[in-house]
Amino acid sequence: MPPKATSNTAGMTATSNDELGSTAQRERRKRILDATLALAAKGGYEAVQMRAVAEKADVALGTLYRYFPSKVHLLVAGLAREFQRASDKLDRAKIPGDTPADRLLFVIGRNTRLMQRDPHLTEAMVRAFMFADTTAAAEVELVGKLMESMFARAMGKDEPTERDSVIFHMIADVWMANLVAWVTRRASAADVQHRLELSIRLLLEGRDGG
Amino acid sequence: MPPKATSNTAGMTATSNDELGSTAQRERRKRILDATLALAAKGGYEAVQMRAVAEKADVALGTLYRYFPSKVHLLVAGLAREFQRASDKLDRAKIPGDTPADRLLFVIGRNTRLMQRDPHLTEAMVRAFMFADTTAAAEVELVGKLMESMFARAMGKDEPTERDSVIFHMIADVWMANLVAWVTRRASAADVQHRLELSIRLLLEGRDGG
DNA sequence: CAGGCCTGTAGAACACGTTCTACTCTAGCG
DNA sequence: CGCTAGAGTAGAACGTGTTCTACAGGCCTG
Repeated sequence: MPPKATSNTAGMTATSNDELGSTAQRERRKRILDATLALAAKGGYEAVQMRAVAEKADVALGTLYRYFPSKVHLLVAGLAREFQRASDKLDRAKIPGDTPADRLLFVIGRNTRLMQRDPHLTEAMVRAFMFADTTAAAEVELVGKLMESMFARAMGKDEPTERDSVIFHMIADVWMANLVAWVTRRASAADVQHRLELSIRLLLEGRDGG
Repeated sequence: MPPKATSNTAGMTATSNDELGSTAQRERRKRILDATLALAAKGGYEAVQMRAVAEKADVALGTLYRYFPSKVHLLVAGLAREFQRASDKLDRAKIPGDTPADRLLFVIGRNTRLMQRDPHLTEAMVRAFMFADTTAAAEVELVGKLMESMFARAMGKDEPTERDSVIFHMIADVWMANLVAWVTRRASAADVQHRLELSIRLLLEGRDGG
């Protein structure tokens, strides 16, 4: 029974995403995620070994499992944190582009390039995301929500319609699928870029970009 | 070093897809895949245990690994066989629908419903497909090719252009992503249906279906 | 026919995710 | 202050994917 994640409708203080538990607990959680991402960045999914994470985060294995009930939860939570950071950074920057589609393309392109700079980390997080089972559905859903709100902000739609949501969802699907293909070397960075551009233009503007 | 799979350029006899090895070997391979899918249908991804597959297929564990180097290879090969069958069946039926998009929607919708009738099997195959790493890239690619050719046939495009291919790829991505969401209960069957319809119309016709 | 190679078998062994056990520490409460 | 519940720790134990070892049968070739 995970703590239902965010309900950030009213603008509370919102120091960060999760303000549960004592200071020591928040720090432990942070150390765990830091250790996870560090290991992932170095060796990808298989290098994120629970014993190694526990040791690096300086917690016992049992504690690690108290915080994150599985390796997949751990990595998806890491992905969520990374998206949260990217999203926060986005709020402080102006997004270039003449049309909503251009701006969305800019945001997705930038994040894609960012992720491609850290192939192992991306591999670990994306594969965990796709492999997640029902027990991690809430965490996966959270990541989806983060993507959607990032897209909405990029396009200047403060409150997307139902239809907008569906389209955002599809764009997120295409994005993730392309990252998976890139991570498994079935698609080059150029392929990814090309497909993202085409699909965003078709989905948002109903016309071809080139 | 797997046997490089297909190179079906010239139209040889082509009894089936893989004509490698002796009769006994082909039968062993079939027994293994049958056992895999049977176990998957009963209990999903986690029920496909290598020892159980070996026992059910009446081969030694080492033999199982000689045929399929990992659980993921095994399940993705199973998915490929299922798609191959669906594709073959498609060849013998006439596809209803007035427009190419309608026909594609029909084909994808039918296959989706077929897969949804066997939730455990679908869960096992789809999760393996998404989790596959670089070592299984060839098998994943094969599944992609099968989907693409199924789409092309549905739309009556005997030789799709480069652009067609990219769009097919995107549709396949959206399809698979929706199956993943359905499998993890993040999306209902109706959600899946709705999203597939909308995305296909937007991608193929550049307009909204409703 | 003998030798060697390939495939298959049986089963031990190993690696890593996950769970369990026994203990310690600490915060809060009587 | 002493006690208890909960959180953390160390480490054993377990399950399953994967690998390894030792052996048997069959087939080709000399």
